[in-house]
Order: sequence, then C-alpha cells, then structure tokens
Amino acid sequence: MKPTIYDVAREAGVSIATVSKVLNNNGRISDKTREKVGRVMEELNYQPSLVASALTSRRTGTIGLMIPDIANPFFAETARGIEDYAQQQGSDLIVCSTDRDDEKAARYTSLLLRKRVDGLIIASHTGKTDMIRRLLADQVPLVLFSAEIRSLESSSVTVDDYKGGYQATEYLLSLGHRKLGIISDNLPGSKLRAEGFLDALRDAGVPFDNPANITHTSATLENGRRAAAAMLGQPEELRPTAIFACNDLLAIGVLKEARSAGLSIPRDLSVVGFDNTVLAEICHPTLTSIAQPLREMTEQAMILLNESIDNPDSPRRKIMLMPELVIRHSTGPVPGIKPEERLL
Amino acid sequence: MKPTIYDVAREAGVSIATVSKVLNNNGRISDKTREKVGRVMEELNYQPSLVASALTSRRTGTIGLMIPDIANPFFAETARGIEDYAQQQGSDLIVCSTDRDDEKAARYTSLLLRKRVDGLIIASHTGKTDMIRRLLADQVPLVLFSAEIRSLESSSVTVDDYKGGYQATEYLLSLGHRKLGIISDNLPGSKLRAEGFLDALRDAGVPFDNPANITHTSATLENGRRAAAAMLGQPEELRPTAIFACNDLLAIGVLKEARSAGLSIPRDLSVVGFDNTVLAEICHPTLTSIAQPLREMTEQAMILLNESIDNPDSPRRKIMLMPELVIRHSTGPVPGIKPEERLL
DNA sequence: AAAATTAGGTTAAGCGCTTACCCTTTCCCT
DNA sequence: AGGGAAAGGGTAAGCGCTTAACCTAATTTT
Repeated sequence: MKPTIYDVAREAGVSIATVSKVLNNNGRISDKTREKVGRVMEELNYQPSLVASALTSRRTGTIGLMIPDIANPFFAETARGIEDYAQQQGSDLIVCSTDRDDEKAARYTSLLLRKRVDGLIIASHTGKTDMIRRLLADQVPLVLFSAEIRSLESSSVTVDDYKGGYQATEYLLSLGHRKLGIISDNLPGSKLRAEGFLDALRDAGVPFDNPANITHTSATLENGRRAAAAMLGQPEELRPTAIFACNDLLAIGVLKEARSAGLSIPRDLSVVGFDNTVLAEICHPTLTSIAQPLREMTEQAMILLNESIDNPDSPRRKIMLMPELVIRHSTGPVPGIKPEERLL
Repeated sequence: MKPTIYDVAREAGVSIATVSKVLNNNGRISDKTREKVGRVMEELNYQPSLVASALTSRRTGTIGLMIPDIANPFFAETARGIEDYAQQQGSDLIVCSTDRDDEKAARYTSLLLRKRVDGLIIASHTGKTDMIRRLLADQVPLVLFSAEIRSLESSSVTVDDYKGGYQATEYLLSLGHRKLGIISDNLPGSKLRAEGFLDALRDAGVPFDNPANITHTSATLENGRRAAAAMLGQPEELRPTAIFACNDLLAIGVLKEARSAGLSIPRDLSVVGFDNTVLAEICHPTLTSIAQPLREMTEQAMILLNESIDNPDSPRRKIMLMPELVIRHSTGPVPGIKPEERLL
C-alpha cells in the first residue's frame, strides 16, 4: 500500500496536521520538525494524494482543454503552449478532441465538470451558445480561445481575424494583384477574415464582382484543392492571380491543385494562408501565411483563466491580439507589373 | 454550492447509499426508487464528484500520456488515438510533453503519480531505464509505446522498426538503386531501423562502404537538410541516388535540400521517410514513407494498459506490429535502368 | 404454517487530506 | 517576577463519495 499522511506522521512522531503543514509550507513549524518530517517522507517515498487534497482544498490543479482535434497542428501547438504555462504553475491538462460535435463536446464537458477541473479553455465551440451560456451561469471559470462569441459575456483570447484578412489582402494588392479569390471555411473566425478581405478590396477601390471567386467549405486539404480547381478552371480573364485561404490546410490544397494544373507558384498564382502552422514550412513552396501569435495567446488565456479561478466573479475580459504577416515563397508580384502600378 | 449526494438523498427521501447505488447502477434498487432519485438528480443538476469517488474507489479514470512533444504530428496523432479509446471507456488523458528531458519527465511523472492516474503510457523515454524500472517495481500500470526497452520486463507496443528499415531499403533496391544513404536519429527505434537498412543491403549483396552516406542527428527539418547537403555534395560516383530517412521530418529536409541543389525528385534522388505522418501528404512531392499502424498500436496499448490496471500483476506483454510501406511520389526507379537489372 | 430466501434499503466506517481552533511552552517587556 | 504575545504543534471536524454488514418486510419453499 502507498504510504499516507498517517504513516508519515507516525514515523516522524508528529500529528498529521503537522505533516500537512510542512507539505504545504504553511503554518508555524520549527526547522527541526520540518526537516525530520521531510526525511521521513523521503524514506517512505511518500507521494501525497492530490485527489484527497483536491477533495478538501477544492483545487484539482487540472484544467480542461476543449479543441476540435489534437491531431490538427494548429491545436496541437495551442495545446503545447497551454501545457507549458500550466506546468509552470504545477497544473496539468486534460485534452478533449470534440471534432466540433456538440454531443461529444457535451459529454466531455460533463466529464470535466464531474472531475472538478479548475477551469476550461474552449477552442472548439461551434457557435451554439447555450452550453457555454450555461457554464458561465454556473460560474465555471472558462476562457474562449481563438474564437469568441460576441453575444456572450465571456473572457476570450482571439486574434484579430478581420485585421488578418485585411492584411493578407492588402499585401496581395501591393504585389499588383487585382483579381483575387478567397476560400473560407465555416468557422466563426473565418467569416471575419473574409470580411477583412472584402473591405480591403473595397477600400482599395478594387472591384470584387465574380462570385465564383469566393468559396465556403470545411478545412481539409482536399476541399482546398477542389475550391482551387473551380476557380482556376475559369477562363483567363476571370481566373484569380492570387488566392487567400482562410487557413493553411486549404492553402496547401490550393498549392497542390495549382501545381497539378501546371501553374508555377508564385509566378502564375500567389497564395496566402492563415494560422502559420508548421505546415507552412513543410510544404513547397513554403507558404506565406498570417500568423496568430500563439504563445502570447496561450499565455493570455492562462492569465485570464487564473483570474477567473481565483475569483469567480472577477470581470470578464476579451483580449484581441494582432496577427502578423509572414512572407514566404508562395507569393510574388504579378509578372510584368511596373513598380508604379503596385499599391502602397 | 454544487449539490452533493446528501442533497439528492434528502430531496428524494432516501439514504445516500441508495443514491450511490443508482449512480453506479449496482446493488438492489426498485425501479420506482431509481426513477425518483434520477428525477431529483436532474432537477438539482447533480454532477457527482469524481474526485470524491476516486478517493474511495481508487480509480481516477484518468491516464497519463508521456510524449516528447504534443506539437509533433506523430505524437499528436498518437494522442488522438489513445484519447479516442480512453473516451470510449469514460476515461480521459493528461498529456505531458517532456521534450525528452529526463528531469522534466521526472517532474511530470511525480505529478501524475500524486494525481493517482490509473496508468501511464510512455512514449518519451530516453533510454534511461532507472525511472521506468522504479515505476515497474512500484506496480504502476504502464505501457511503453513506440519504443521498448529490451532489458526491462514491461508491457510495450511497438512497430517492428528493424523490419521497417529493411522494407524501405528492399523497396529502394527493387527500384534499381545501389548507392544508398541513410539519415538516422538518436532514438532507440532508429537504431533498429538503421540495422534493418544495413542488413537489407547485405542480404542483397550490395556493398555499403561509404561512411559519408550514414548520418546520425536529431529529428528536425534543418538537420535533415544539413545531412542531405553533406551527402549530395559528394562527387557523383559517391553520391547516393536514394536516401532513407528515419522519420518524416528528416526526409522532408532532404526533399528541400535536394530541390535547392537543383535535383529533381524522384528522377535524381529517391527519398523514403518513416512514420507516415500527415506531413507526408503535405510536402511536395508527397513522401513515400513507412507507416506505423498507429490506430492498432494505440488500441493495443490501451488494451495492455487496462489489463495491467485491472490486475497489477498480470503478465507483461510486448506487442510488435508490422509496418507498411506507403508509396507516394518521392521515389522512383533509377533513370535508364533496364527492368532485368531491378531487384525484386 | 413455519422456515428460509430474497428484495430493497439503511447504517456507519472509511478513503487521505486541510484547516479552524485550541492548548502548551517559551520569550520578552516592564 | 508576572503577564501577554508569539511560537510550535495537536484535535477534530469535515470534503463527498463507496461498500461491507446489517435489518426488515415480502415472497417462496417445504
């Protein structure tokens, strides 16, 4: 049997309260006792049960992370950031892949609540607000990650998606592109990215009048390919010379399709992705992408979560961080364009 | 305050033992009582505390997963497989990224033990056996994943690394390649892969006498590049026409380096990777790779772990699964080779 | 009809900690 | 020297469950 606090107390000739105090380093304990108890702990290889301690102290030291899929690089990187931060404060992470399935999310949420996790970071909501609304009402410490819900008063950490879309588009315009395409997915953030795209065009006075050059789909490589195939299959005068994809996977699909259509990148087509995952470095040519400042985002998320854990009715805060354009080799100027025709 | 089992018992007019029994669906309870209690639980939105129940039942329903880095696609996919299986049985996963740092691993392990996880899946050991040996001695249910330790009597699930290396090499030989290179990393499994490589050459009677064509390094894209640069920089007669890299990341480094050296793949160079991660589909050309049967592996790992949890002194088992060659576009015949010169 | 089962609960003792509160000593001040 | 404060530690009541043991009434067996 694993030794308990009673065993330690007995061996050290003190009460369990004393042991508990040296364990948690509080209360008044003389150096001598502290040392003796410490020694006994070593001898017995005592591992205090955090489940017992959680029962009394109401802190489990574990936080739940809800994401669509841990096998998706963007979320794996997110998880890593949060894990590192949690680890620093002695907590750890239960990872829950929901596949954006509301029922699965509900099951997981319930499990996490029964496990009495200290808090939740949710990066997988589907837009259905009722479950989150209920959690909030129940005072469950929680922060929304990477996608917020405007109608809800919840803490959140996001990147400025609108700005990201705007930025990507501005950049493509500056390279001389005038016929642009956009492939968006069906997530909340992507809507904003698309808005940014459209507004950037409008602000530059570049018309966007070909409905075939905007596609909504879900984020897979194959869908990216298909969407690109449709756009690139148009007659030359309609076909875009640059495509903004709302995430890296879609963008890489575009890259692949372009190549098999015999186009050279970036000469014949420029492509910008979003998220700046490892994939952007892996593919060929390497992908220009809008980076989410993941490390800062995860750090902020943990800060907000901690606030909320320490004081359940501390004010909720929404934090929005700036995206950053990372230029690689999938983008280039429109061939033959004269410098003065470039924007900016 | 969250309702407890006492609240439910009081409202339902029964004892807490009864509530516990309907909760766990054991003991003898009439349908009427069961229903009434169930109704009260709903009304109160009762969420039984699994931490309290863990304290008595000695089952936390959580398992610890130790991996080098959750942001590494191979381990993220592993985690997903284990998570899915765990979820089916109502458990969940604490993910620990150790960076293959023994001290970090020790800290995490201790945390997991104090949290009284039901068992450990370890995919991150560094070859230092003492910590694992101690865990085993302490009867901690555990299974080694993806790399075993021959000297230890521990359950494990691995792919046949030797066979994988052999298979990759056989395939390259069958394409007519005779000057091969290998880039290995410093992990236990990779040694076996390299052995398989060398034995395949020996068995085919193909000499491997150029020490410059074997490199050991750690698994990063950049290291793959560097290693490839060294090999490809040799005079034509020494330079390999095919390279086997012991994991996908290294292989992709090779792809990149080859391209910037102006080589065309697979015409001028064939490349085989290992692990068959998503990256193999992302890169260009897509990567021929030795696949680990991840889904079966994670399933087996969970089966072994469960056995060990249910009966701590059930016999340990080592399971080795077969790798599979997945042919994509990074490999091809040596140019100009006649069919009869090919090995089969 | 008496004895033996069975169904359906209840009682109470933990599980291994934390913590408010209390009790001695010892020390310091005046 | 006497009194108060501080230092060091102990007591005991939970935290919210599970489960062995037990009890009573109803049902079955012979």
